[in-house]
Amino acid sequence: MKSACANCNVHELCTPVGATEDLLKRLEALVYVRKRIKAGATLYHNGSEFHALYAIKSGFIKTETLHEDGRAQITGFYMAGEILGFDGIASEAHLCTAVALEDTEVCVIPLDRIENNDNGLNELQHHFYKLMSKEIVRDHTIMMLLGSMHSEERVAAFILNLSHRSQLRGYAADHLILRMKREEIGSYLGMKVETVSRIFTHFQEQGLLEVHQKDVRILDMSGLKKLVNQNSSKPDSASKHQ
Amino acid sequence: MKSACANCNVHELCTPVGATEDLLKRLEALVYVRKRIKAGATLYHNGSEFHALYAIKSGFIKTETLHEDGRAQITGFYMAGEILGFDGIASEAHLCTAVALEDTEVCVIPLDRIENNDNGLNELQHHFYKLMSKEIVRDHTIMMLLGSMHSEERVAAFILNLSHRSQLRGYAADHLILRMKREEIGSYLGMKVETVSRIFTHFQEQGLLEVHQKDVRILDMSGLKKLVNQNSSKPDSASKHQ
DNA sequence: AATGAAATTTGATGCAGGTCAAATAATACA
DNA sequence: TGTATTATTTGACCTGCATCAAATTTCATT
Repeated sequence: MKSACANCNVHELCTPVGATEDLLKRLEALVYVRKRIKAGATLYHNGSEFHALYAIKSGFIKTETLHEDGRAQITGFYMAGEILGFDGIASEAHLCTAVALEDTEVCVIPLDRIENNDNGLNELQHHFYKLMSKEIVRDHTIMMLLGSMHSEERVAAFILNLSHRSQLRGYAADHLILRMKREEIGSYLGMKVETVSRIFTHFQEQGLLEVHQKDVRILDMSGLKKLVNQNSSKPDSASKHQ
Repeated sequence: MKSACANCNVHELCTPVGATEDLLKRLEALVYVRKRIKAGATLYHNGSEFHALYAIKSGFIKTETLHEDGRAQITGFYMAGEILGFDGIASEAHLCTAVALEDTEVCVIPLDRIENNDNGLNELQHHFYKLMSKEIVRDHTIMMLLGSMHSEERVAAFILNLSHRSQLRGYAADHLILRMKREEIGSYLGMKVETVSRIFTHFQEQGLLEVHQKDVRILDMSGLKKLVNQNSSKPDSASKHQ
């Protein structure tokens, strides 16, 4: 109950721009419910009623959308310090399923309380606009990735993204523990497991990564970055013929 | 100046859930600036400072993100009645470029005025949360499309989506005027112009569409829908082996 | 530690869709 | 009204990644 947002690691929520002592105190009053999700369990289901947003205190969650015919697409991976559930606001029902990939603890954020600004949480509202905007930007990045990059570039971008995010959380930038399996990486990046696997192998041969199952060490950060930015263009892409 | 939101066709903005006469009046007080963008001109640029959201009164706009190396990805097409610009909130700068594909008129919506709820626009705030959420959902749909559908399915889904949206605006569901060129469709759907062209031809041969340049008539709606939902699965996709 | 199931890797092969090239519209402009 | 420019279509060919299959490795359960 006494959660003290002030020293919580959930950056996106509890370390907003100019989070004053005061703001954090009022925030605590709103966000006091926690929830634990065991590895493999779901936080919310596709179609289930929207109640709240969730800030991950610890753990790791994937969200996936289902297509009528059974096809699934992973739309996001969320790590400690990130907030998920925004997709549910529009229709008051979640349009994807959130599954914990390891034991996870979340803070429950009832959106209506944030919106109901009798409580002087005006700044917080703007903060939530920003969070949603950020999610939109992230999705556009994935669209770019899926729409106009080769598999190797996608995987490189994926690794760099995870590295960046865990660095933000105070972890080493060059060491990752992948919480998802190869198949899930594939779903997220729009390619088959076999391709993901081959690319990891290839990156190892090139000395870009050192991979031991889920343990990945980045040996050549700039090499990976070069891979992502080099235009060996794929589909469309108004790649200016300089 | 006197725009009368009450009889404006911008559904997303001016016909919110329980838009009372009163609410609309207050809305008008906030949204009074209009802007005209000539075909081919840009509404905002990648990197330009974020000032406002834009509701399209008439016309058509594409948004595209740029990758360092020059590759571009179209992230959205917006028609009359839709709102764009949400991507700019997070970093206070737009992360994509919005280009009018025909002469377009937009209403300028300064977000800070919406947020500043001294003006009793509380309901409106929730409405904006919903709009952003909807954009997120839409992006997830595109991710699904890019990540796990074949080209023909993508094009079919694209046509159906346009049809649906123009129907919402009171136009016939089976007749479309494409405002974008084939290459732009390709960019959006992650495929090359040639492929888009071939698919249009193929759909015509199958009697699904009748295409005369930008004029598209849908001859077999259910045929198109079947195409989208039939799982001839592509990459990943936990397509249950029943 | 042994057994079975799930995940990952590796190899061989095929095809959807990309690439290159050239023909044909459509559109813009003088 | 003709000419240049840009967009679209069509064909021939090739490649990146999917598919299929089978070997390994890892993980869970007893």
